Amino acid sequence: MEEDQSRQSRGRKEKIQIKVAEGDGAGNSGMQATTFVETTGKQEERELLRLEMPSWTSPLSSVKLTPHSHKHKDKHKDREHRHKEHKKDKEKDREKSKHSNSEHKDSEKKHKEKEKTKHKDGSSEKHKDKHKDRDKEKRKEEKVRASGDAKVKKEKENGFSSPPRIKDEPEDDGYFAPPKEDIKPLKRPRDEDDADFKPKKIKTEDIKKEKKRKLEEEEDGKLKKPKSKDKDKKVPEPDSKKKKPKKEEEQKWKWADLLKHRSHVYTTKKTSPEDLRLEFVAGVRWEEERYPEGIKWKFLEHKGPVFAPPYEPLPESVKFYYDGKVMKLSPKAEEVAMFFAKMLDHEYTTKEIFRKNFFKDWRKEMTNEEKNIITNLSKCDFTQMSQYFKAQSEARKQMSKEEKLKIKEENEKILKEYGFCIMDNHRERIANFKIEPPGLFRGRGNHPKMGMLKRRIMPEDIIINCSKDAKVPSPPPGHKWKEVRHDNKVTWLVSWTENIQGSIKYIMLNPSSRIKGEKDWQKYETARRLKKCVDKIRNQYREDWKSKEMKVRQRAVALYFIDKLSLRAGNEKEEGETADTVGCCSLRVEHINLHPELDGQEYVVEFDFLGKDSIRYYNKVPVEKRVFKNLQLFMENKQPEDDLFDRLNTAILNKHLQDLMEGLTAKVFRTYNASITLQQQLKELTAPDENIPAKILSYNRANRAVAILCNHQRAPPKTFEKSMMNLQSKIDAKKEQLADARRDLKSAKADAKVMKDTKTKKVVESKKKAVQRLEEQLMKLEVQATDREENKQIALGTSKLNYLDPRISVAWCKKWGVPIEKIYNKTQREKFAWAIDMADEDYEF
DNA sequence: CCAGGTACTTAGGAGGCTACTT
DNA sequence: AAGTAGCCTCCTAAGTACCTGG
Repeated sequence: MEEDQSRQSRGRKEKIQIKVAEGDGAGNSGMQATTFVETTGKQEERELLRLEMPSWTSPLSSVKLTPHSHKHKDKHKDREHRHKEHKKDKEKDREKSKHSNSEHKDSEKKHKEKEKTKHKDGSSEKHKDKHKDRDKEKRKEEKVRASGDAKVKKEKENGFSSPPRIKDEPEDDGYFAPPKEDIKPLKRPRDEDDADFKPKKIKTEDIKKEKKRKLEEEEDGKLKKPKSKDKDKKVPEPDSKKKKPKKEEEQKWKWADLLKHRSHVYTTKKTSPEDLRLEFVAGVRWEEERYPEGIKWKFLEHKGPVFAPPYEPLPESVKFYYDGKVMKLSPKAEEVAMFFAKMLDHEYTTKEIFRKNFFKDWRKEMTNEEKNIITNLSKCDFTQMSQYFKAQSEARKQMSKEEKLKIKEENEKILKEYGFCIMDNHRERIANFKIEPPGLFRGRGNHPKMGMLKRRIMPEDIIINCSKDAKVPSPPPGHKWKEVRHDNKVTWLVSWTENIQGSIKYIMLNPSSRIKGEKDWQKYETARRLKKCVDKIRNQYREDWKSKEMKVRQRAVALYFIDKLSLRAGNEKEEGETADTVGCCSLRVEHINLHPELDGQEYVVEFDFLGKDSIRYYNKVPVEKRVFKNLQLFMENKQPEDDLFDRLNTAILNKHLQDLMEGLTAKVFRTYNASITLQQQLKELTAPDENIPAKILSYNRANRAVAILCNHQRAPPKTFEKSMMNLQSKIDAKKEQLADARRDLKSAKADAKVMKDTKTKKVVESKKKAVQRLEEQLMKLEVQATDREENKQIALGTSKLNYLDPRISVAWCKKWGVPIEKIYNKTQREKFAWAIDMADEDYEF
């Protein structure tokens, strides 16, 4: 790894000098050249090979395993290290490149000077504006600082390791593009089926509204406050919930109808009079709810948020010591001290920035007297507080069943009361009705604000949003809301401004709600529309690589990355406010490395950067020659910390995309590529005659291909190795059993041959069955083992929840007779109710 | 065009819960 | 009955996108 990195850095410096031979015209099939054409079992392995990424080894080897209670801490630490290691390497790089400076301040200055001179002469016009430059300098400073305290700890990048079973596979380029359908066109005769769908508010909301609105109002009058008992009386409610008291909540919405009507597709397929009526009502209502421009609802009523429980002061017996002496803290100071004490086990309470931020904010909560005494965090002894906290959580675990049940019931009561709202005649679940409790902020990755005090939110901070004709929730006694507004152009019920970043937080509805589900559906419909014009768009950007305009070229190359690699858009971020992470448009020169030739492939771009949540993206990608040349051009005369696409940002890119297709933005490519990959992989991997567990494995593999594409990672479970071993021994045991059973069967058969009576025959039969059963069990275990092994460091959930058109999965389940519960758990089924309701087995994305 | 602000989606981790094992 | 593994839910941070007003 180390070696690799330094090679990179050397390589980088040389490469920057290379002049681009303009318009060589050799551009060719490109995409095709790098994507999968053959689709055999092998391919799955190649797919996985990408996991190889760099040759990381398991963090297990270096992190001491502590059972149970330390599990999470370690996990966390692991990410820390992933991050740190990454940074560190970069630092090393940079230092090398400027004759290594050990004094931070020094190097900082030099850096600045360098920057200045650079901008005065030469390429100045290439660089954006002062603002940006300023940012860069700041960034540099920060990095230099960071390099200072980067611990010299040998740890693996990302904590990822490659699955052993594919180690012997020939070294791939590590590149994984989603299988593009221009290579292997999907038979898609049904392209037309949702042709009418219009994604944009303007389009969806301007029809028939007047007439319908009148109707709605009538209904509204009756239904205004359909509180529980009231509710069931309303016959025309298309809401079937409550009517059938099944174990799972009956699907609340006639999704299929709703969405059908949303896209102006009317069917006449009606089964029973009941259905007919419902559909009619649904039709009216849904049309009706096609509110004018930007209107999200008509009626909204809720009970307001649930506030965090107040702080309970510590018992007298729990002492805090400063400089060895007992000290009684004021309640406010004590509360904040307790936040710190609770985190004592975490590595980051040892971090400079964390401690600094914490201490500064803590002092703000102290009385003057306390402030005078407590001047040094290192002299604070929180151990008793920490122990008290641990004892408490231990006690909580040890509670009797009754006590636990009581708590559960109380929670349910709160949920019942505050967890739901009424939006347009429906009782909808709220996602996060509890206000975030105070605590110490811990951003992800290397966050400059870690340790800051996240203050307690009071009713006076809260903005309530509801409809004018709704009952306004009452604030807690003795308090009032900051504001009550009636804005039906937004979906949130409650908002407040958080004090760390100054951003606004919202309380919104659960994914199962109409408002979220519909949006979700729209998202996939947009992606499906992209499918129809993606070829055109690809041709377009390939043309643009040749443009005379720098901006256009950059846009085209960035778009190529977004399309091919499903990178995120990469909005600009405010410097020093968040961890230094990037997406496509915000890539910097230091994040890529160009290899004219690498491992037998031409024009390889090596990506290495921290993306969202400071998750590392590392990938080596062969690109088309023209892209490569363009990149060289973009990097000319730039410093590592300069923007790669200095003429581009997400606004420009999205503006362009908007022109190419209505509703198209950068993130649609991620959705599109994810879903199309799933569909394709499912087609390839599903073997018709396999049993259900094997099918599920195939599904998971397809899902995994997507997760890899989207770079959805997780820290390998700390108990992974162990649980794997356990599973293996189970398999071994099963094998033995099976062998025994087979032997029994054999002898039974022999007996039967001799005896020829029914009794022995019966014995043979039962033995046969036993063997069969064991075979199945063994099979199941083996499948489980494979699945788990392959899944070690990949998080499937994120793509499943956010990127994969659920209708693909639903269709697949229907087609192969796999129960939907095997693919989606309860929450997921709720979220995807719309898809379950509307997709049939031949749904095509 | 840009900066600041707002709304909404996407993200990984922590901790709880449950089912299973011993 | 206690221990444990893995799944699930909750939590909230961190993105994207778009709007507005200068």
